[in-house]
Amino acid sequence: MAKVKISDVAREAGVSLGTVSNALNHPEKLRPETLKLINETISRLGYLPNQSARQLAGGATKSFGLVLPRLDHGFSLQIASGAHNEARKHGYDLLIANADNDDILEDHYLRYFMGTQMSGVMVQPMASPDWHPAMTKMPVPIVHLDIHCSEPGYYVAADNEAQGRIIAELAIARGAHHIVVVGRAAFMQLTLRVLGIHKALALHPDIKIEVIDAGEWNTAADGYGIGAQIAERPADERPDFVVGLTDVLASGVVSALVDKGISVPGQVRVAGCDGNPLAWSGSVPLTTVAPPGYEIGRKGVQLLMEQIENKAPAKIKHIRVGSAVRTVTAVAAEDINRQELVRPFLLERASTQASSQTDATAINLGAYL
Amino acid sequence: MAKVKISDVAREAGVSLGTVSNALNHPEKLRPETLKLINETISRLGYLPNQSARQLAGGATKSFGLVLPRLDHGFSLQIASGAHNEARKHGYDLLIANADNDDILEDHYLRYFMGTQMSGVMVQPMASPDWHPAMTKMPVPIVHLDIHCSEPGYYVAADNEAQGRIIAELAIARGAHHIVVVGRAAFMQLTLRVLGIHKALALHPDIKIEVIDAGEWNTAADGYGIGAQIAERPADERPDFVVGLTDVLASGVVSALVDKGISVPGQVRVAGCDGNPLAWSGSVPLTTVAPPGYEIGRKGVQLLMEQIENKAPAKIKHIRVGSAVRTVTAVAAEDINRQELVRPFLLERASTQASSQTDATAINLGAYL
DNA sequence: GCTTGTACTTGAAACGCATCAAAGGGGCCG
DNA sequence: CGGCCCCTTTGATGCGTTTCAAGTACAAGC
Repeated sequence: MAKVKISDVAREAGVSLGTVSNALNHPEKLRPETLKLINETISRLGYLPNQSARQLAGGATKSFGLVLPRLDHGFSLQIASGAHNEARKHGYDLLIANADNDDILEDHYLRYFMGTQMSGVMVQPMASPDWHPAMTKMPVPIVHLDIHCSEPGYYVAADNEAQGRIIAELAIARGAHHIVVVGRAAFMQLTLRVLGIHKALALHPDIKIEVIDAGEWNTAADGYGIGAQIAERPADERPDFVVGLTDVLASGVVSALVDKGISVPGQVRVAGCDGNPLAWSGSVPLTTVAPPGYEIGRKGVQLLMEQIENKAPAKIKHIRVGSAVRTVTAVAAEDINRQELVRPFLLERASTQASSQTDATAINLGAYL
Repeated sequence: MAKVKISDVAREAGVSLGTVSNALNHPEKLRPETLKLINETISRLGYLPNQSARQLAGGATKSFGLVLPRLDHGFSLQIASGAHNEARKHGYDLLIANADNDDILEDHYLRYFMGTQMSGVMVQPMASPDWHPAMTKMPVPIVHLDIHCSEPGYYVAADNEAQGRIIAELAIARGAHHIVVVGRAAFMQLTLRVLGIHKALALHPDIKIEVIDAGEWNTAADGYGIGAQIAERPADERPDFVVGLTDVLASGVVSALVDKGISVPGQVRVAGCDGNPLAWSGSVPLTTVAPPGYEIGRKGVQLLMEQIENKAPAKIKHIRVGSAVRTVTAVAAEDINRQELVRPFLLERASTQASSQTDATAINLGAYL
């Protein structure tokens, strides 16, 4: 099992070491018959180039690293899918690491990728990346996804404030008088959603708004608890519109309301954020504001490419992409899955319309349902 | 943006190059104050070890590569999840590459990982790995997942033949008289399922069996087409049990039957294979035979570890794990998702009972539903 | 004061490859 | 036949580490 190296191939083929190297990296420089001879020797000997050595000798390879917080979240997968396709389009490899919701691990993989002579690295960070000052003076281009970071950093993110605004406007359009926002704004993203809601409602002082903390983890159970509490209120104190800061929360709320005999959306409308089809387990159709993960992954790679090709800081350092309003049923959720995950280009086509370097817009994907 | 290297740290800290290296790799060899000094210098300078160089100089690093055909398939994610947890348990990193259903890309990433001085590589191959003879004499341990390969190779796979047997026995237990198997046996896995069905039914010559090809890609649409055809048959030529070789096919069949006014499971029972919750879009509860992806990923890493630690071919080279029979509804599918993907240890606990070095068993996860 | 031992530290060698200046070979022209 | 140029091949050099034999400093024991 002794590894065969380039010098073995050279000796065996009766050429020099540099020629074999050329056969691998600059085949056009070789005479066809030499190339053929070398290639045959390579496959006869089962030679595999040592990537570490070639990276060491030759500088960065054409590959990107992507650190995700989890793999089982549809949104992260959309990011991965978009990043993958865009990377391949430019001839780059994409390697993915699963940080498993663990700060330490996230940092670990990030450093790993940095040190592997990757051409660029992307993260969908769990916390704000500002905690680590070294991040900003990294030796390789790095782009943050789905999160806003301080000035020197690059990011591609959905405009969470706009999401809040969109959902508030939705509530207004549906004639809401009393809105309850459910969830703990544990992350920046959620805080911004709340902010967006407040800003949009500032113009409508007649609409009553309440924000209810849902417990540390924003679980479906937390949502259920609050839903139950809402259900038990006298009818005139009950909201007519509930916003879950995440779809998981919203789904909990819906379950509770339905269980307590309150009609959704008859008596109370419920909307969520995330566009997370897996959260919708009931048969009640629900509305969600969905950030375009595929597009975020794609733009992330584009940002990387720009830095690489121009050898200079890109002109555009921050990209905010719009979100889509969707009405989702349990059945339609499957369709979304197929369209976004199995055939992501469908989403791509739709959401590029909503992409913008400056601000977010809402588009309607209703045609898909 | 000039990268700071180990010699810079050494110079800056006033120690030698080897000492800095020791600080990184064998901290116990250093005097505490030296270690502290070096660590401070490292973070002051923002030094990041060059992974390529350390791999080159030091041999394999503690990391595994995993090549998956797609990321958006729940089963692959279960594999990734199981592999990740097991790898971390041993202190190894796991890097994932998405082959995007592309042979060439699969091969590409495989070679990439091989050449990166990974400690081991796993693949969930699209085709039988026998096509590439070089595979068998690879310089690093390699384990195939979810597929059987010829003698010299290592693999962990669900026993697909057993899956067929299980589903046939299910049909028998439900009193089936006429079974239709839907799908093109394009892959080894599917072929084995059909084989298992036939073997189980060999003991029941009174049961009529039909195998219907579903078109090249085994899509839901293919399933729908066949379902429609079945629906239009006169009642006495209609099967009372349909097996989809994949869940996607089965779901297509169900849609067609329901659309044509045939009751499922009243007039026709339908079962699938894969345990793929995303395929179940309807509200009709359906039965599927589910291979334990999480367990497969886990065992794959264990097989790798065994080869690494013993520095010799592992005693056990093939592991077949059992599958579970589940009854799935659209709502329950969500629960499965949560349990298997978000909290995979639940599945782990359940399926280890079914794991065996020798043959497959069926276990019932009904308690989860 | 000398020896022996212990606890750290040093720096040269090697890891496998890409690069590139230089050498080699062959054809063409004068 | 000599000179020139172009196409192809060569091999020494260095990439940033780890490793390890050799070195240093210091303490304890005699």
